[in-house]
Amino acid sequence: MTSREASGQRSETVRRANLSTILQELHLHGPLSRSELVSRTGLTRSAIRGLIGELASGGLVTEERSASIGAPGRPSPLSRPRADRHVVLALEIAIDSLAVALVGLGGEVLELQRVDRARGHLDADRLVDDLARLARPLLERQAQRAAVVGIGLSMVGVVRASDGMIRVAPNLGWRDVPLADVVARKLRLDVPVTVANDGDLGALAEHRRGAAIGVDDVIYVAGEVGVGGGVIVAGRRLEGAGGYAGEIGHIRVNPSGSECRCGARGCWETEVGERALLRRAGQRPTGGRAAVDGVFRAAAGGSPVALDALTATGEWLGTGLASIVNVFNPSLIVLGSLFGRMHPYVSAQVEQALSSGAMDAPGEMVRVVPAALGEDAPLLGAAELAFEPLLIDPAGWLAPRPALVRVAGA
Amino acid sequence: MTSREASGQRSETVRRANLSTILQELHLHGPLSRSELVSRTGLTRSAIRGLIGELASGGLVTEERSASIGAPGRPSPLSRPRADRHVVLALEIAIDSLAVALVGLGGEVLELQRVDRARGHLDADRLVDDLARLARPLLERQAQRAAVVGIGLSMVGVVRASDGMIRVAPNLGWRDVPLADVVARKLRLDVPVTVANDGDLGALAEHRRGAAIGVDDVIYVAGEVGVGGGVIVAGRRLEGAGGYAGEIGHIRVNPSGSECRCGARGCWETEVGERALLRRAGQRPTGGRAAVDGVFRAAAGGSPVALDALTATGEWLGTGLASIVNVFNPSLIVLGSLFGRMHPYVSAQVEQALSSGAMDAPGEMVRVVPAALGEDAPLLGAAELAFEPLLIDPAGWLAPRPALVRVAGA
DNA sequence: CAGCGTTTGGTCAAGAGGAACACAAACCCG
DNA sequence: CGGGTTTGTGTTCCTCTTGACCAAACGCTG
Repeated sequence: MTSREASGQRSETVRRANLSTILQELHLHGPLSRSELVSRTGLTRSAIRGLIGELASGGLVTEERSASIGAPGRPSPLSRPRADRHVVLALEIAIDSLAVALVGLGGEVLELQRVDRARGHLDADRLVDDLARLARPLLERQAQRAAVVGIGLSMVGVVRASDGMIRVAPNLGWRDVPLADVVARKLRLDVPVTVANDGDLGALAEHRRGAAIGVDDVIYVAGEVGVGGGVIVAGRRLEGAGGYAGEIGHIRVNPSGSECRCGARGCWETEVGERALLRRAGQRPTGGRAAVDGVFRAAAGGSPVALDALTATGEWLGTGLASIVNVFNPSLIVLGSLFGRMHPYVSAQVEQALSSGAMDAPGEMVRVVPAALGEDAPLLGAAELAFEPLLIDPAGWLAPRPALVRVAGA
Repeated sequence: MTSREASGQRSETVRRANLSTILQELHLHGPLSRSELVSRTGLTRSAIRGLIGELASGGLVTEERSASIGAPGRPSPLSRPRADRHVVLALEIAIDSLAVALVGLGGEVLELQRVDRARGHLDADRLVDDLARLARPLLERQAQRAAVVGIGLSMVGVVRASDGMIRVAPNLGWRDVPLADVVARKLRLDVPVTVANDGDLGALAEHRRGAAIGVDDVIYVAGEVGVGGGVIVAGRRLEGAGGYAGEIGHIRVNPSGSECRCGARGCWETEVGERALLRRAGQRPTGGRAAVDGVFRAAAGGSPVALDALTATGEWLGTGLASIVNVFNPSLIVLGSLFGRMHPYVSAQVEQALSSGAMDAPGEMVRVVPAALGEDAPLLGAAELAFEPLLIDPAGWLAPRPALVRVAGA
């Protein structure tokens, strides 16, 4: 029961909902036979037939002879989402890199390009120009045959969901930058531009395509300098009232801790972020990715300082996770980016901190795993975000209804 | 988009969904005219007519002549949920009291009784016997004409949602008590028994009937000795994988803090709970409700010790809330029970801590208000919980379909 | 107080969409 | 090669909502 949109089901909505259900199944689970769709959706064969037919004639799916061997009975044709006709442009502004990708319906990554960028403050116009330069050739190669249905952008920063305004991005020195508008202006594709936080999108991607497939209550924790995250609640992204939810790097775990870039004192980020790790390892906190890799190499080589630094960081990681477990009662915690790489060294500390710091009931049922998608998770999440309108209402992207000609009087 | 239950819309579901929508509107917003329902649901007058008619003939709503004066046009009849035909039994095991209530459809509290109980450990069988003794006369008075559709129970403790098992209840010394089963066995009503945590139910009640009506992203914080809470995300209760979500009293805010009853160190509860307040006020921490009232009286009388204790507690309250705001980005925080009474004394500290401790973007958009329902909030939430099945599928409670007799061949 | 405009209810035919059923097709297996 | 099984195809039926038309009930106005 929800209080929002207590809207009635009109007869026209039914078909939309069913088209959406089927397209989502295909987009998420890949090619499925018609009979699999029947059992997954609970609809009848007749209904599936009609709906698949509509999706096929609209260019969203193809049907092909099934290659199923060994199954008795008449083979069921395989429905496959068409990655070549409807694509999204996914963009990412990360701390060390920029990335663009074209992703087809069904999640197939058609092209992906990532370039390093130096850390530091940079103008939004310049960054988006760089992204546009990267995206242009991809679009030109694909745009002949495929329709771009949307642009999704993953951003390291606090993003207002309603209009894609970057409220603050400490890594870039931004405050109140209307990033979605900038992208729309520079890319001139005349499709919706949706911007979201990289942590939220990483969570979305891991939930759809990564380590958290099929799990409905998930916490994703990632970060380099800043610690971000995303939360999946009952299978849905936790957005909050303004889209700012999921800033789990800024729970306050240590009132006597150091000042955080957000202005508060003792945020979790100050204890588990890249700088904390480097500081504990005796490195310059601003050493960046190269220095962090050095710590991992040293730890792999048995360096006590590096190992101690990782252990201490792991303990703080577990402490914060314990709070999060008590609040959300997730069944899965996915550790991404820095924490994913850290996982082999700190899993014992994390488990220990969870069992001592979280309450028994929620603590017993949570698993902690490293992310499956690596550094591309936010980019893939941006693609998923951009596909959302198409998946929610495929009818809008179908060719005009094929006017079922009937013989008059028949 | 959700991953769970990607189930197709069957033509029979439509009517169920629409009946549910209308009944929910009536249950939540009270009597509505048919034309108001038209505009709220987006359904047509014809559809509303049919649906209301079905609900009326099933005894769930009544239609009466509208008393609307001054409106032009034909008056629209008022549909009113019938509180006298379908009721739920709400039960509450609180730290200082037991309560029972009969609540009718639409949320009307028909009868409510609360009795004090001494704090301390007590057997589940004994407590439920007490509840049953309280409930018996209420049931006997109402049961002649009304059908009891469910039993909801609010419990101070960690509750497994699936089966109403109390995993732990420090106030009562319980571990793994199958409370729902005990209630079902003792009350013998042969209706579903649903048990949930008092904080979660307080949140539900404030969202439906209290300070958070119409707000979709809400944090409810309440507690006496233990600090609990409940979260409303996008208009829905946050449950988590096992139903344990919302234990916000056990976020860890102070690694050098004192040991919490949950076994961890430095939980928020140890800094903002009743015992912390009493300790700071120079009282015996186990003084209970009477001692707390004493502190409030002293503060009202200007006692510096009491005021300082409240100020310090308020600062910790705000610190924890800042973390929660960063994680959830709610638009409203509702302070219940102890914190509701504390609110006048600590609102300045809370605001201060929120503006310094929470990030700007989510911090700007959150309001903090005291609860509207007082100590009965969890009890009323239990009633709402028990109504849930009826509201989700009213068809099950309607009289058997009136078998639309058609003249054969017509 | 009668007439008018307005709003809403009542009724019924039409349309849309899924369900149910019977039949045909395509595969496996012996 | 024939039986069994599974699934697609096509038709009919049923349910539910819509839309249109008319009637009813109210306020307003002269």
